[in-house]
This record gives sequence, C-alpha cells and structure tokens, in this order.
Amino acid sequence: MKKAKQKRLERAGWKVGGATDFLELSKEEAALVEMKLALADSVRRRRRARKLTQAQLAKRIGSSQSRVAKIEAADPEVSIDLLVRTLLSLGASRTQVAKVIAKRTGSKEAA
Amino acid sequence: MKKAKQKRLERAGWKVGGATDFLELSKEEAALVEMKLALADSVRRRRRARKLTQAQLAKRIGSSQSRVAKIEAADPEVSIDLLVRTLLSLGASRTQVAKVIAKRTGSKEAA
DNA sequence: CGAGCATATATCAAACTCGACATATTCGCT
DNA sequence: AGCGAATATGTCGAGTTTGATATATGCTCG
Repeated sequence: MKKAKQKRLERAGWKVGGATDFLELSKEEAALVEMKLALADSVRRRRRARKLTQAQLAKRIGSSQSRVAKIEAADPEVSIDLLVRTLLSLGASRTQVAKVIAKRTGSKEAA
Repeated sequence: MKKAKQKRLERAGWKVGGATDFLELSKEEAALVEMKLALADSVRRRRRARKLTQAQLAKRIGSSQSRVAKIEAADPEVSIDLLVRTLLSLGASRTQVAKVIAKRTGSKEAA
C-alpha cells in the first residue's frame, strides 16, 4: 500500500523519467515523507510521555486505536493534517510542531 | 464552507459546550488555522517572487488555477498536505517550511 | 500455559479533498 | 471607459482518507 506516492505522481501527470522534473519531485516527496516520519515519531514520544495508551489517545482525538497505530507507523494513508492535529492534541504548540518538522528523522545519509 | 471544522467536531462526538474539552479543542483548531494561513501566505509570496501566475504554478504542481487560488486563500477545504507540497514545489526546503509554520501570521493579540 | 492488556494489520462505508471546469470579480493598461 | 489577463468563487465526479470494527500478534504477570 505504499504506492500511494507513485499513484499520486501519475495522477498528477508527471512523467516519471523526465530527468529534471523527476529529480525535483523526488526531493519534494522525500521531504514530505521525512516530515511525516518526524511527526509520527513525535506523536509516539509524546503519547508515551503522558502515559497514554493508543486507545486513550484515540478517544481524546475522536478516533480509534487502529488509526493511532497507523499514525505512529507513519502509514502512507495517514495525512499530514491528521499527524499535526494529533500532535496538537497532545499539547504541542505551533512552535514545537515546527521544530519537529525541521528535525532530521534518522541521520545516516552523507551524500 | 468554513463549517468543516464544526462538522468535524460534531462527527468526532465533541459536545460543543463542554468547557474544558471545548477550550482545548479551540486552541488546537486555532493553531491549525494559523499554520494554514502562514503557509498560504508563504505560497503567495514565493509565487510572486518567481513571477509566476497562479495558472503557471498550477501547471507546475499538476493542478488547476482555481485550486491555487484556494490554496493562497487558505480555503478550509485545502489540506495542509497540499499547502506543504505546493510550498516545496516552489523550492522551499524542509527547514524553511518549518520556519513558516512557526511564524506568526498577524501580530495583534496580546492576551 | 492462559488471561489480560497494548499494539499491529485488514476491511469497509461514509466523509472528505482533489483537479477540472464554468463563471464572476478585480486589476493593470491604453 | 473598455479590454484582456489574473485571480476569486461555486460546483461536481473521482479518488483518497477516516473512524469503526474485527482480528492477529506480542507482552507481562501469575
């Protein structure tokens, strides 16, 4: 199910193969995915810091346990909107959300 | 159409009126809206700096002029995903997006 | 081992967002 | 004022995201 990306590209009419455009888009997508990962990670940390179970958090944000699991797994079908909304529900401020978005998820690549 | 918010609340089962919960939620929603406004504003600035029309930008991101207009108007039906993706398409880095999100939109309130 | 609880994965109908198009409205220019 | 380009607003079908539900896996403690 992680082909949502590819599908989106195709639907958007990008010819995967056109060098410049493709590279550009890759960068965007990569940035987007990294942002999601960072947000997901932050949600998990905050939830645990508050000693909440996924089910409890789900109730707080008007959702279900299964979705919280997907949120924390940064499942491709989870939107940034939901990630951010969840983080805000956990008491994060706008500034803190910004910091999370700027933060590097892993830290391995050099090139 | 700006009742999407209200609808979401209702669907989520929030009784608008419950003091604590209501205030909490308001803060979240306010933060979300402010983030959207900041992002929308940044999109417009960047587009203009590049001397692009909405139609041209639309083409670049595989969308239509009307949607770009909605993006810049921070229309409630525009998701954060789209705002961020558009900003990235305009050459913004992840760090820059973060800065935009942290930035205050207006600057009037004191309390 | 077995029970109880937390988390992960799958499915589905309903709600939502998207791009496209048609149609205003506003802006810049002569 | 009159024209044309740019931008705003409304609607719609198609495709995506969501919350609920069911089920599976994993974990701890007796």
